[in-house]
Amino acid sequence: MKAWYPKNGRVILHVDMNSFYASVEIVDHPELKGKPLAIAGNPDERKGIIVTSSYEARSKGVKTTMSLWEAKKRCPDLIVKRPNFPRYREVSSQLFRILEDYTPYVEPVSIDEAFMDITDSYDIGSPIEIAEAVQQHVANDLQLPCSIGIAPNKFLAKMASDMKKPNGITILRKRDVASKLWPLPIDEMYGIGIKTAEKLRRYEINTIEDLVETDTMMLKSMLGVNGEKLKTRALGEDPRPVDPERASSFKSIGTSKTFPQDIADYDALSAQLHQLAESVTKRLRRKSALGNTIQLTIRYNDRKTITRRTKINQYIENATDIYFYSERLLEDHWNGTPVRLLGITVQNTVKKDDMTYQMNLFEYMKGLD
DNA sequence: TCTGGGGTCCTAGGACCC
DNA sequence: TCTGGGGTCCTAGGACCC
Repeated sequence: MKAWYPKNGRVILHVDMNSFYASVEIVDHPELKGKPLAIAGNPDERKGIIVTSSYEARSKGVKTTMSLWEAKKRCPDLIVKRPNFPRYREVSSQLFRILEDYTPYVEPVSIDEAFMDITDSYDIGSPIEIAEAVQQHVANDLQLPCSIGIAPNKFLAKMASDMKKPNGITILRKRDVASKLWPLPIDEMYGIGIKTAEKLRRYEINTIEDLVETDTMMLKSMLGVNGEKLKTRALGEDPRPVDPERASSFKSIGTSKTFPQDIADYDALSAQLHQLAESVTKRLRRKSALGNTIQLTIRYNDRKTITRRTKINQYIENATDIYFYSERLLEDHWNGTPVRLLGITVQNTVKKDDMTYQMNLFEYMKGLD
């Protein structure tokens, strides 16, 4: 055993691409380099929001989720591009293939980040050497920057990769948590969003250190079991394994659309539902999956959002069936006021290959009908 | 004339069964 | 006159993340 090898611990890397979509666009269009660039989801300036932006744009106050018109107000020379998801997915799979050169235990978390368990990769090098090699490899092959966190578990690795951007490598050992993690404001902790941060601040819990010092029972009464989990993580504990299978075992597939103008006419809504059903079917087919629960999402013009779902006694994938069940939900639950967004999600999905184990042939054929 | 789209996980209540 | 407790399934919605 080498000197650096932890006696009874794991070594986890979290690899996080820096402003991924914007970085890919700059590789594909080098003339954009050094310019304030933003990727915005919706071409409609009124409803579009910033998905990602280059560091030049960020320095002028452009932030993710900011509306497009506000971003342009802050940065008038902002260059805005629509996202090119097929291209990003392609680069993403190239990235994951690179990571698999270093360990088979690669768990993609999203299109641009992954965990790697390199506990058993010690023959390649020390953790820091592996992280440097990965970063170099990604830079050479893809011309893209990434930040990497090195830690004994997923939570600490994730927090670590956030500490130095772009192109950072950060080691976060358990013995470093008091000095490196605890001083951070509570809302920078992974797993704490706006709502939980607000709740905690009402009790004068403002930093991760404050969280650690709060009585566990008290946290449980405020946040339920999540309170205990957050405290455990803040103390530097997270037993979750790196699971390479996780990403491929999806549980739902959905599509939604925010309309340029709110729709208050039933037939127009129904027509939109047809399109959504077609689009969900396409995506189910691409993944050769079926599902037995249909969920309809309706967002009204005051942004109030309701979801209604129905479980059916067979697995379906085709647009006619999906439309049938979602239209019924619309008919039963739409309150008649203008609609801002409609969405259809197929849940409880299974792969077609797995289906044959779970159903007899008759049921299977019925499901494909 | 603010706030997209794609997901995951968790909770809570009611129905139902034993 | 009164009414336990555990377990599972289903639905709705909240919170969070990228």
